[in-house]
Amino acid sequence: MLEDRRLEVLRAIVEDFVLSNEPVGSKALAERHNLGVSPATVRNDMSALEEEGYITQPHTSAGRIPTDKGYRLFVDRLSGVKPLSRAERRAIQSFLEGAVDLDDVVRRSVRLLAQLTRQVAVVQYPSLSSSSVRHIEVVTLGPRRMLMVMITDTGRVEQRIIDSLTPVDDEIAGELRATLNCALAGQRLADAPEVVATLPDQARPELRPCLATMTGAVLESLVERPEERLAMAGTANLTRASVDFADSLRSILEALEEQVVLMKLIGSARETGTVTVRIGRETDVDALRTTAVVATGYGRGPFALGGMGVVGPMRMDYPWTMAAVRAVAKYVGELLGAD
Amino acid sequence: MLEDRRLEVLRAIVEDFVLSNEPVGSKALAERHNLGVSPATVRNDMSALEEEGYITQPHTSAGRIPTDKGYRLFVDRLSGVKPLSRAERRAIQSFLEGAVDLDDVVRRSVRLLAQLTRQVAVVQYPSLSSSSVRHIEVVTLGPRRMLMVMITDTGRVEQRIIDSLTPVDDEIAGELRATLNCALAGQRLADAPEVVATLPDQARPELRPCLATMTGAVLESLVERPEERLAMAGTANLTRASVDFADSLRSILEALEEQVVLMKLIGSARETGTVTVRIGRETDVDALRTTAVVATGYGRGPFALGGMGVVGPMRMDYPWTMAAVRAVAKYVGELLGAD
DNA sequence: ACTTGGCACTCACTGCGGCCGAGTGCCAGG
DNA sequence: CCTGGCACTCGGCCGCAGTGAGTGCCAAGT
Repeated sequence: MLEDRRLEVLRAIVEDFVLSNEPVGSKALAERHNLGVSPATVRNDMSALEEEGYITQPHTSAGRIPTDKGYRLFVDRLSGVKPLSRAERRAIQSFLEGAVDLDDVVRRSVRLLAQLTRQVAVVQYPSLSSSSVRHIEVVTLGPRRMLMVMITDTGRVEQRIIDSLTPVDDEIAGELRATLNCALAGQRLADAPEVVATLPDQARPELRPCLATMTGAVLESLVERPEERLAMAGTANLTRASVDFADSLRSILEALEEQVVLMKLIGSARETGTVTVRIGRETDVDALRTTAVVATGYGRGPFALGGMGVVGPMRMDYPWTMAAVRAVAKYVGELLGAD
Repeated sequence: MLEDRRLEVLRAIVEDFVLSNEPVGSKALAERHNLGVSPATVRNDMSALEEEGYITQPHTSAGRIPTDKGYRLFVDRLSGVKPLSRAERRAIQSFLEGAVDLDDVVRRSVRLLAQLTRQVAVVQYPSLSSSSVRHIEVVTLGPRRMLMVMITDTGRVEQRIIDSLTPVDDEIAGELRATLNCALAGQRLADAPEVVATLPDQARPELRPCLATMTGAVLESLVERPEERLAMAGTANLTRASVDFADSLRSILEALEEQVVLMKLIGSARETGTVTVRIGRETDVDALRTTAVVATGYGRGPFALGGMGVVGPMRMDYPWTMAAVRAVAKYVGELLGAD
């Protein structure tokens, strides 16, 4: 009962602060939210909340603002996920459905997410290792040179030119193609290494060296690729977030240009299957200590194709942002999964 | 003589202002640069320069700052191109030469340019239309479905899946491949439309519908592609440029996310063969009216592969920036042209 | 015809003092 | 445990005067 009201006060503080970006005081709180108690009571609760580290005051005789810990409690226990309106869902769908290829899908989603949430949006390209092979093509380019093209079920196309030690002709290329397709079609790329490893041994002896080169190329170029690509949009939105950001803006932008950092941040949300929120120092990136990251994976089921999310100020409408990220991820997942 | 000194004064103002970012007064000018005249004389010159619109004062009783027109005169007549030091050239080379593929080259150059100039750097991917065809591959994916892969001499690979109206087999694919290669190999893509247009008529009748589909796809996907890709880096550098930027920062970032705008800006410099500078309103982009764009084309000779450049505050070290852009463009051009 | 030193003037910037008011903490009474 | 009252704090907002860099103009010098 007492605990309940305190949490209610915290929620009210977070909600008001997100709206106004100004420290919120006891009087305004008691008025705007019908808490049924007087400002004095609210003050006592606030005192307790501050004691526990959920809120703080920028200076004496100012209102309170939530701390990292306060936001954390808020997203964990005090906020649901605001459902999007029908119109919004429709807008997402119509914005995405005009996409013509994978690149287009990614670019559209990242822009959509940025516009929707008015934050910086980040979308990973579907990672190869969680895609499946749809088709592998092998063609000869010259007497000792071949081109391998791999098409995944997400529409991504990877190609690689391979120099063979032994001469190759169209017949051999066809045989390689058949072998590889037979072994790999439908397989997830993450599983490719094992499948592929045994291939040379099973093949006709005269094909072996060539096949070994080929499988080596497959592994090297498609599996062992630590840095995947990602798209970003809406950096202009960073300037929206109040002035105190101005100082750190530089370092935030710098951090966002570090692909590796972002990949880790977004990627870590990929596996969880839900929308995850990292607040302030939880990001483990010093430059982002004043920001929050809302991210999730997209793509069918347990094997997410990639991650997407937004980076914004801690002072953020979490329920809405989480809903938006989840919705976009869902549609993108369907779009890429269905195809 | 008199004219000469006035120009000298303008140069001094630009140089000092670029360094200090503060309105420069007559006294400091006469001292720091050995103009051999008294502050009073300098004042008269400044008065004249202001009359002619080359400089202006932010408020009465403050020093002068250059106008768009002043910067323009400066780059046109008063500044050479600062040669880079040996060490800097070496640094550029070593930074770029580790690149493994086209994507890597572009990403490395854009980062390099951003770090070097401490501005926002932009690099266009080599445009297809100014590349040449190295090889075209046609393979069947199904009874009515083919994959066309085109490799250009800049290492770019474009692929496209084509649904044929008539059944196709490997034999037909081979024939298509031979026809297309024969017609297009070595051709510049910009010339492709004409070359390709006559192909169906010359072919065997039963091949025609199929070939028509194929050539249609070639044209549609590879030539009529208004928006090419580009890479950007160093947006964090925008925050470096003084505080007055802060207000416009938002709109600048927004403008930079508009691919179309940027392509036009960078692309227009592509053809000229030299480094071009657009100052303030010359950019024709309202949001960029407080910035300057230094850009050039890269790639062999008259047919530039693409453009690259930097966007920064008007208050910029033009000689140095122009030198850096030119140097990076030269190395990238060699790197891609040689291959 | 330029250049120069002198001189009055302008005006952004800074620091100071005082007022205001939102907000707090504490306490005594319900 | 809640509430109204009360004294206190302190950041933000004037208004004010002083300062100094910089200008424009003019009369005198070369």
